[in-house]
Amino acid sequence: MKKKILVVDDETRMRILLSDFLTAEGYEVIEASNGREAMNTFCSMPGIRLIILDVMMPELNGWQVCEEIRTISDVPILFLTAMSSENDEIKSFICGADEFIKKPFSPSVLVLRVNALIKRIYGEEDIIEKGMLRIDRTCNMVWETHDLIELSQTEFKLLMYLIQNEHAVLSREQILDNVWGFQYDGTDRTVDTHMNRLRIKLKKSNHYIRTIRGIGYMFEVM
Amino acid sequence: MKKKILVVDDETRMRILLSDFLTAEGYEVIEASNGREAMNTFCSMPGIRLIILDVMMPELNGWQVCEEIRTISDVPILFLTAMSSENDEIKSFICGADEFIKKPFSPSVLVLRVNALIKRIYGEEDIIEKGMLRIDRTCNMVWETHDLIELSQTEFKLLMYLIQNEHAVLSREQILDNVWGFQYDGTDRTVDTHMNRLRIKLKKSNHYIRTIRGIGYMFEVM
DNA sequence: TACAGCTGTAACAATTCTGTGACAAAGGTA
DNA sequence: TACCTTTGTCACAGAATTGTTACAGCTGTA
Repeated sequence: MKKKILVVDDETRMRILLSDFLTAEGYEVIEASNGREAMNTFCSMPGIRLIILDVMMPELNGWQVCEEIRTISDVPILFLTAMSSENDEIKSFICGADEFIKKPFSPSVLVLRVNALIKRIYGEEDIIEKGMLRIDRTCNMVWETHDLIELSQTEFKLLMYLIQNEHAVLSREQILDNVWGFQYDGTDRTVDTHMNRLRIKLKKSNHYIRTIRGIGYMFEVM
Repeated sequence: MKKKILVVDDETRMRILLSDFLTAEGYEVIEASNGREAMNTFCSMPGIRLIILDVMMPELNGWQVCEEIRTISDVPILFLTAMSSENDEIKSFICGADEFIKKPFSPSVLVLRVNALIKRIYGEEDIIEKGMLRIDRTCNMVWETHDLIELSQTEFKLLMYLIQNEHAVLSREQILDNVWGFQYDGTDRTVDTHMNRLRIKLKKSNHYIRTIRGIGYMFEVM
């Protein structure tokens, strides 16, 4: 699924410019022409990954919108401003901005910084591909070469932990701590049972999960 | 009804390329190989929603066509040009262009920009089609392959929210906030009940609404 | 008033998930 | 081989989640 970016600017031309470049880069752009509209859109549309916010706007200005957003969300915010005083920059960071770009700016540089920011904040991609497996972290779904595999929450978390530690041998204790949590105090044979269930569901790719006798398990695509 | 796009270029290869990509995207493409033909076609065929115009053409060039079109219509115009000087870009905007793409370009990027331009100019569709569902937002009516489905207000709003967030997993809390409003403070099981009512009414298409156990619901046409 | 449709809630049913124990199978060693 | 350790597999009971239904309150209308 495309990552959504909310662009907030009262100038139509600026919204169009940003929208074009970001859309071409593969983002889904949602536009708002003022602070009030931005707040409404942000609250009603889930999954917005980044807000690009003009400082100078009528009614609510950028800083005010930023403060209001910060009361409900930690979504990354990138400020766009025509002014360039150092105070403004400091003010932006104080009220919770993650980036700050001065107008005029080069659109391609802005795209680069947007990409970098999103990668920095969200880290991994939403879609992970390993061998014949495709995993969508946003909706807990896994496909094995086009076939949807339905995993329970525990199985999904277990698979994610294995994949994130590919090539590493993981003890049952490590797995329990990270998938079940430190407070868990059951048998470590529970891990074996779930590993078995996972292997059954990963029909063709179950050999990715290897047993390391005497130690634990390891995920490896070969 | 499909949206008509007039593609004007003297190179046959280019017309075919554009026509293929835009047709695949669901547009109806009308071709013209020079400025004069473009003017004639535009005047004789009503309902053209966008013109893609090559700048370098024999007889009437793109800018001249654009100026002539602008005397009779505000239809959005997208320029395509092999040249890349900043002056040309400025000249294009002055004579009334809405977009400007330099050759060579990626056809899929062009399609994205065409979609964005049309959406921006004409706004959202009143009629939404998803799989076997047809939804008219102006009168809150829904059809499932010719059969009218009578939904209550809540059910309609719920369906719209699901469709507007297709492919996204929505938690019960998100759904309550957006369909019922933030001030609502009942059980989140209300969502389940309404989801059930919706599924009963969407007889043949109720599998579009998927339960994501432990998380919430997701709308997806497959 | 009577009535019909819509809504939210609670209760119960159905389904799915989870951890555990028991036993089978496999691996390793003397 | 015999023996012990480790892992795989399965069944089951209880927990958690979701589906479904009934019902009471509410609204607007005839």
